Amino acid sequence: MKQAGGQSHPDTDLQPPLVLLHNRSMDPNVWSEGMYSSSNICLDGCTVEHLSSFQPDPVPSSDSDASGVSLTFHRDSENTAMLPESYYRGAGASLICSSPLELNLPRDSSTRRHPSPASSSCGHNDWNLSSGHQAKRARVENIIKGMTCSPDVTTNQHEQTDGSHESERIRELSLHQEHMEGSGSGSLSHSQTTRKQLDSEEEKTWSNSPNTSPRDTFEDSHREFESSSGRKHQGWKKVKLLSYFQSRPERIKLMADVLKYELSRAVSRSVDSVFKSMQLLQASPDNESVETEVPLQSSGSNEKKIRLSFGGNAEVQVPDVQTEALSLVVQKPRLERSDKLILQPRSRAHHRPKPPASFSHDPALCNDQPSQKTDNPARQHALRWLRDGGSEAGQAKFEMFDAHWTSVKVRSKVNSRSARSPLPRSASVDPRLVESLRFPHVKIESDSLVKNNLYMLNEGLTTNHLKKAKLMFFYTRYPSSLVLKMCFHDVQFTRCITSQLIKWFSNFREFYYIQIEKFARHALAEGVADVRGLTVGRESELFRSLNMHYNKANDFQVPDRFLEVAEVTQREFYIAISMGKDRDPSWKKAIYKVICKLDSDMPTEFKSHHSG
DNA sequence: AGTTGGCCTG
DNA sequence: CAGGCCAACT
Repeated sequence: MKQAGGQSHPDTDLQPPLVLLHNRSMDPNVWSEGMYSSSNICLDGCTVEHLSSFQPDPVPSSDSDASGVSLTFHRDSENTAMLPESYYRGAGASLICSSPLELNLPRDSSTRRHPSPASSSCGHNDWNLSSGHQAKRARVENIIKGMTCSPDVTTNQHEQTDGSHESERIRELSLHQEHMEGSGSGSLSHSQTTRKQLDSEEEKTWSNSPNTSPRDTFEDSHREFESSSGRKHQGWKKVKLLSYFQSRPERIKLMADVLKYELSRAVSRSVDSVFKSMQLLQASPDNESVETEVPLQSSGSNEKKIRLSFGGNAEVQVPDVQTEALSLVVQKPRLERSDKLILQPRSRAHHRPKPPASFSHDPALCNDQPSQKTDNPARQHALRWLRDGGSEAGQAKFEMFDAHWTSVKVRSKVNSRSARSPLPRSASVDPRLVESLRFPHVKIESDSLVKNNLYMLNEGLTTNHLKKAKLMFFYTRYPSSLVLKMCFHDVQFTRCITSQLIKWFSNFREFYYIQIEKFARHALAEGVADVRGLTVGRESELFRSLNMHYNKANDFQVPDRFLEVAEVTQREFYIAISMGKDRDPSWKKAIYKVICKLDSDMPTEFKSHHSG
């Protein structure tokens, strides 16, 4: 028997939450469903026999004397048992109940409680860190910001509300947390410097004759490769390589096929992008042919442009995109140079016409990864070959490949790519391909090899995405798909990616609940008789355990709100276990219903699009 | 049929 | 953390 199942949010089958709040300064006969900005909240007139928990929420100090606490009660017929007063008191709300019998609380003044500092310090205070935390905060922000690559996408933090879940509705009722001060503008000095370097390199490398034959340019490429990278990789001797290719034409063909395909795909993407730009620009509908310069990222800091002719006279500059795919063929292990260039594509965005939004949503059009910036003779050859017209037959052939490519189910696994280049871009080269090039005696079927390479396309989430997801867990245990898409805007969302992110949070929850259940049982075993003894502070063992899992580097200031949620969770488990509810196979479901309501809004830092 | 949450397992 | 499986839901 399962604990719980179903697609719905854990609270979807819950009755509408009962939110009855009263501001004592107001007419006691006036009740409202919603929030009041009062630090003294009376609970009166509500049928508390259905109450199982409450949610104290801080109220942003939009006005100076608003220091209220909101209470969210929900009905839960399974939890009609009397809960200890301390359970409610412990979370720090001011609570006066006029139904002492139902709530099992005395009605005298002793039941009046005042908000605890902890409960009123969550949310908007989370980011107001002391100066001692600024360094940590900066590092965490770097983690978050470093994963963004779409500077032109604007995000409204309120877009996340889908209204489909009750918890969402409750969050809407809650006053918005005051978020961190406006995001700082990133420094452009690095990007400017990088741009200068690139511009100079660009001039240098774009000087090859356009009339060179593919074969010649291919060998030229090898010479360039040798001159640029051979310093550290003498093992790949040019003579040996060339003689190898000359002796094994079928391998040349194989390599050429790979190159052609990748080029076809890359150019196809560029063309699509340009056409999208043209559609947006619509500057002049005449049919004059224009040349569009498509800068191609290649050869380390080098950059080249492909001139494409289109109808119309708009000139569109397309962000660096395509040629990284060529690095599939020969990946140079020398990566240190590229480290300086990791931020380059995004940096250059500051100096270029802003691409259409469609660009920025395409992960393939975002920043490069180091290995894709290496000097690659095959790539350079291919670029020249393509620039010079290429092979139409090959184009047709690889259009076929492209069709196949798009049908390939993209595997999405956590990729350990650079933190600053989180975007999945291209397949990794099949080691067998490299080996086949280096050791020609190894026979490999070219078709299967190429096909296999297609399947190795590894568009997915990076370890930094995982880190970010874990930090997000401090705010929301049950993120909606919309929130995920907003917070991982640099990821091209597919069903697979979405499922993976959902799976991550499922795993996070699993660990979370297991840990808390363990500590709750431990407290029971140790004879803790009162839930008041179950607090979760930053020094508590439970928090250390959770923090170690979600914030291993301990460089993120965990919001107080998370501690409160953990405390509530632990008390829910404690109470449920102490009441023997764990005999019911689905006893945790009721707890999940409670906890899913305690999600907070995601800070804007997790959703913002930083380009610095 | 597709999606999602939870449980179990490796 | 991911895969498999199942249940619950649309």
